[in-house]
Amino acid sequence: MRITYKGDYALKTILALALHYGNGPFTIHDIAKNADMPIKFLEQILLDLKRGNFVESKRGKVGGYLLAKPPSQINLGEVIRFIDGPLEPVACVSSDYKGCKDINKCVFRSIWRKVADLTSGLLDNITFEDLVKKNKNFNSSFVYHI
Amino acid sequence: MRITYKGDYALKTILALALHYGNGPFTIHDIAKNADMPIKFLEQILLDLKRGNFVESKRGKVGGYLLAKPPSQINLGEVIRFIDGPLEPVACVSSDYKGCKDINKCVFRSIWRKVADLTSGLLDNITFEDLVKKNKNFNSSFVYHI
DNA sequence: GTATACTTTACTAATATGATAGAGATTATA
DNA sequence: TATAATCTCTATCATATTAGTAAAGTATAC
Repeated sequence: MRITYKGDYALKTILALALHYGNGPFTIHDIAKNADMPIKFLEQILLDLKRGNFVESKRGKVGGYLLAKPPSQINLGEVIRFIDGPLEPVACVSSDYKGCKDINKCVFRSIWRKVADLTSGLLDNITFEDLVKKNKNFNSSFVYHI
Repeated sequence: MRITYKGDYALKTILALALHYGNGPFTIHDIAKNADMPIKFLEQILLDLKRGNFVESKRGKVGGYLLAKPPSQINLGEVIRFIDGPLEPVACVSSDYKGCKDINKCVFRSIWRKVADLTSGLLDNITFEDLVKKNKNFNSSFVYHI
C-alpha cells in the first residue's frame, strides 16, 4: 500500500466533513481551504467519494457536501481502498489471483498476506469519529498536509 | 509500501542465491530460469544488489553471483527498502520530513507511523535463512512468481 | 433570472515502471 | 593466445500512474 495525494486529500476531506457533521453542507471551496488542496483536483475526488457513497451533495446556492453517514460508520481502511486501491503490497495476495504457477509454494506470499492483515487490522478499526475526538484534543479544526 | 516487480525479482534472486549458498557462483542465466525473470532486467537488478552489498560477482568463465554475506545476515526489510524505497506509506512519516506546517498536529501522521512500524517489525525480522528453511519444507528449490 | 455551487469530460506534464538493445570488459581454459 | 562464457554499462522505449488544469454544463435558492 502506498497513500497517494489523492488518498491523503480524500481522508482530509472526510475528516473536514466529519468535524462539520450535523451543521449542513460544506462547500468544496471551504473544504479546499481547510487543508490547502487544489480545488479542481478536489472536485474530482469529491465526485469519487460520492460514487463510493461516502458523501452526498446538494447543488445550487446553499449547496455543498455532507457525509452520507455518521463519522462512526466510516473507517480509514475503506476510504483508502476505495481511493488508492488494495491495502495489500502485491497483487498475488488477493483471494482471486491467478497469475501464479503454484501460489501455495511461494514463501513470500504468506508474508505479504501478514503485512496486509496487520495494515487492515489497524486501518479498518479506526473510524472518523475516533479522528474527530483525537483532533479536538489538538484544539484545532485545521487539517494538515502530508 | 508497494512491492514492484523489481523488488519481487530482487527478493527471489537473493533467495535463489541463499538456497545455493556455499556452492560457488550462480550465473544470471540460472537465476533467471529459477523464477522466470527477464534476463536483461535481472542484470540491472543484480548490479543494484551489488551496489547495495547484498551480492558479489565473479566475472569471466565460471563466473556468476554469490551472496555477499550469509543468508542469516540479510533480512527482507533491508532489501525492499533498498530496491523499492521506504516501507512507510507516506513521506511525512520519515524523521527528516519538512513539508508540513505543523506536523505534530496531524491526526493521520501517527497512524502512518504505526503502519510503518508494524510492517518494519515484521519484514526486518525475517532473514533469508528463515526463508531457506521454509522453502525446504516445500521440498522444492523453485521460486515462484507474484 | 442570476449568482452560487456541484457535474462532467477532456487534456496535459512529469515521473515511475518494466522492460529491451547493444557494445564493452574480464577471466578460465583449451 | 584465442575464444567462449560471463558480468558491466549506457541508452532507449512503451505504457501506466500521478497530480493536476481547463472549460463548458446542470441544478437550485433567492
